[in-house]
Amino acid sequence: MQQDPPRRSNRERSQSTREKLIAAARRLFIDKTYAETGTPEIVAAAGLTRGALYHHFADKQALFQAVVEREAQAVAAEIERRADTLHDPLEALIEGGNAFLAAMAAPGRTRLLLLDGPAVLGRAAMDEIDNRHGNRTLREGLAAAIETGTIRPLPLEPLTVLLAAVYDRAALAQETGADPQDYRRTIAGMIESLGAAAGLSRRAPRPARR
Amino acid sequence: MQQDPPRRSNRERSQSTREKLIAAARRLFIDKTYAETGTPEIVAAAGLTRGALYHHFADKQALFQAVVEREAQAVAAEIERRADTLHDPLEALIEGGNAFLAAMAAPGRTRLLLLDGPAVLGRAAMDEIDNRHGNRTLREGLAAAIETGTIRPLPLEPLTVLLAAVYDRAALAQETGADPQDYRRTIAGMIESLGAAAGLSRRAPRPARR
DNA sequence: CAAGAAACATACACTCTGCATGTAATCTGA
DNA sequence: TCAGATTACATGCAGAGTGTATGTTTCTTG
Repeated sequence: MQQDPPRRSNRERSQSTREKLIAAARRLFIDKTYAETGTPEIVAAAGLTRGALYHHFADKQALFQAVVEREAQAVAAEIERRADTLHDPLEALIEGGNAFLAAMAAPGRTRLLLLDGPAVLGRAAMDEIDNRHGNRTLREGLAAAIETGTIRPLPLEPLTVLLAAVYDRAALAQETGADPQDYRRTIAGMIESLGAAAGLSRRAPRPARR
Repeated sequence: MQQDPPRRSNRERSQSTREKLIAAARRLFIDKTYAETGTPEIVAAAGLTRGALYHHFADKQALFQAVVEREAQAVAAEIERRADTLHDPLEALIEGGNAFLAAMAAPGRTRLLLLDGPAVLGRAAMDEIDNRHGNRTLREGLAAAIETGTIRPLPLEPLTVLLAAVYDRAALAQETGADPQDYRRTIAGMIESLGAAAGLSRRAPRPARR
């Protein structure tokens, strides 16, 4: 009547408990806030003790960082899944943005990546995470669009950061019940304006696509 | 050798201690973080006790909200001080934006208004504060620019929110050592693009001003 | 000036975090 | 294969912080 422990390797054990901790923490960090979630609650939900937590993570913040890192990676993966079949650079920008907004609609992602993340880990740490996962495709897309003269030539780094901020804000807005289409159209208008203005400093504006 | 208490009215007393609490809290919330600052530390810096704090404020968060509210008001005041002498709507937008960035350069403001504020009080509460103090001038400026055909007609509310996000992000960037001129020029380029694109859907683009 | 209220101080109960210590499971090498 | 070392985890403890209940002083009011 006593099932003995299934003799797992140490690597398996660690991997498994880390997984449980991250999963339990993620759910709680999403349901409540980072500040409102205590480590006793997390380990209880994971079926472990605080000893396990502090063995695998330096502190509560390190666990949070692991959760955030995963979430950023997941968002980036969802975007790149749709970003393959892309032709026109301007259309690629718009479509990539829509994919981002769709990915950020998953419950709790805005809280993790846009609210608690910057506050707890700091803007610098979030920038580092974003540059490692997300923003790269955006930056490359903008670079391509500038190269081909599709949009107005502006400093790449600021443009990337600022446009990312626009999308972040739209992700937050669409969570508070604002009309998503309204925001998507507005962003599209802003980007298309950058395209139309390219004609002023380079050549004639491209004809409308449809 | 004993100077007796100067017989102040109750309103004066309350006003005074509230002031002390907010000032002390502000400094600490700026030097460290909201989470890292304890109420014992705050009241010690203010020369009071925790009893006074919890008499005037519901909890630590309410004190923080008071600090944030003041800061938002201060930023709005600094902007409107420069926003009086404005003629051309597009120039008004650019100049107002520069005034915002200058105001946000005051140490700690980004942390209060852009990092801890949203995380602690929530996006909805920050929106409410922003709409009461800041964003109003931006929204009105954009409305005027759209009315006169200076910039492309886009949904006002989303455009206001997204442009505010752009400025917020620029304020954060200029704090991490990024070249401020680089960001200002990029934002100016984005807004001017909205202006140039206005000609596509309305009438001929306005001539350059200088 | 006495009764009440407001402003503040003190004391307490509770919770959380991080670490130190203890124990069981796994790994290593002779 | 087995004893020692190492890793994975549990338990216990000290410090600190939050919110509230209660006590004390100062002001207000009829």
